[in-house]
Amino acid sequence: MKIKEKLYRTAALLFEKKGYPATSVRDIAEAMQLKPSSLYSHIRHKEEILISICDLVASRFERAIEEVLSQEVSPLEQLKKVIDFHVQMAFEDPVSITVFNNEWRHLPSEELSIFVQRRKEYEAKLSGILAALGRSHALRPIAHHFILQTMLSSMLWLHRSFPKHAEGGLSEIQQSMKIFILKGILL
Amino acid sequence: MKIKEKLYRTAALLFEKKGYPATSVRDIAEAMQLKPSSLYSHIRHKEEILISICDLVASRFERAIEEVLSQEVSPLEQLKKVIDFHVQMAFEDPVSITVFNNEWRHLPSEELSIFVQRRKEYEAKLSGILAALGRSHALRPIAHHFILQTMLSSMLWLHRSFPKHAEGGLSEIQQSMKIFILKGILL
DNA sequence: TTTGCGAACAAACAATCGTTCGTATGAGTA
DNA sequence: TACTCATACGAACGATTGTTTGTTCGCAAA
Repeated sequence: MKIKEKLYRTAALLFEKKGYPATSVRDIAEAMQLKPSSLYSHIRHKEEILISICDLVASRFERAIEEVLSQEVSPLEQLKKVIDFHVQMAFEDPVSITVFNNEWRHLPSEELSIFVQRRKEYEAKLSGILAALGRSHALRPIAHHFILQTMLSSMLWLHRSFPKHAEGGLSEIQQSMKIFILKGILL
Repeated sequence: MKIKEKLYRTAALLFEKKGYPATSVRDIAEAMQLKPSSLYSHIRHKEEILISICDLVASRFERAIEEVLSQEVSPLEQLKKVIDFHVQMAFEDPVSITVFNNEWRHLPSEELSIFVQRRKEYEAKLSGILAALGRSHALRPIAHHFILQTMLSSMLWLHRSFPKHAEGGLSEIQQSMKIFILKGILL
């Protein structure tokens, strides 16, 4: 049970550095001090590794937003919780998040379409929060889609260079991010 | 002279869709209705294509910020011009920008270090504008580096889905982006 | 001790990779 | 007409790709 997780973590590190297509099965094997053929005692295809990584990260995001939506607080509080969670994810597991964000297009076509669908649904739920905020006339008159994408995008740099600027700790970054985004979109 | 540009444009389209390592020379040749060996009448290596694309985009950004810095206007006005330019680039040539942003790490090591250096210098100049803004006490008390990265990152989604939301035209997006970023970072 | 099984291995597979070589074509110039 | 030169091509190269096969090792249960 332990070795499979080590395999995923090792592979994720390589995927992060060189990208999925440029990372060979032999690279992964070498990093684990194994011979290439030995990997196939634990996995069926190379693609399986990428699928697992993406699926795991996607599930975490889905669980998080589901929990936020289940809480009966104001849309503004919901949005704050979502931002906190995104920052926290980039803080706790930057490697997986990077792979998730950069390599998803290399999923095999069947899993790719499922993945795109799941992402759409996630964005739809986030969009629902923004819509509720808009109904209370708290939003600037900018297209919802613009706000959604810009908000998500503005947090995407974190996982690339987090450790360097985490001196202040997670909560400080969460605070800064909330200020930046909320001042940007709220009236 | 025309065919080389067509080659770069065709290759960039493939690099955008499948990524540089997953795009074979045979893919590029087929897309140009040529045989693989024929490409080598126009290029020396596959890497040369990526280098040219990245170099071209980098030069455009460098030229733009150089022009902004040469104008004697307030730091705030300079920052506005920079934002406008970034949006404009994503609007005019989303394909090249995507390749530039996603595939630079696959440059051969020598060109890679040059490229990283150029990017550092670009960010340093941008950071200079922010510092000037800070000296006039116009910035929120958030780390400059945080502001810089978040600002750049927030514009990075544009080139991925621009045409769909450009109904309002370039200037409307520029306007929205300026509002979002400036409200987010200014006091 | 015997049996069973997951884990690791060496060797090899067809397929695809980037690239080279020698050659053919065809348009423009002297 | 003869020559040049950029362009395109077929064929092939060694290297690397993901994966399969048959086998061996060591440990745990019976």
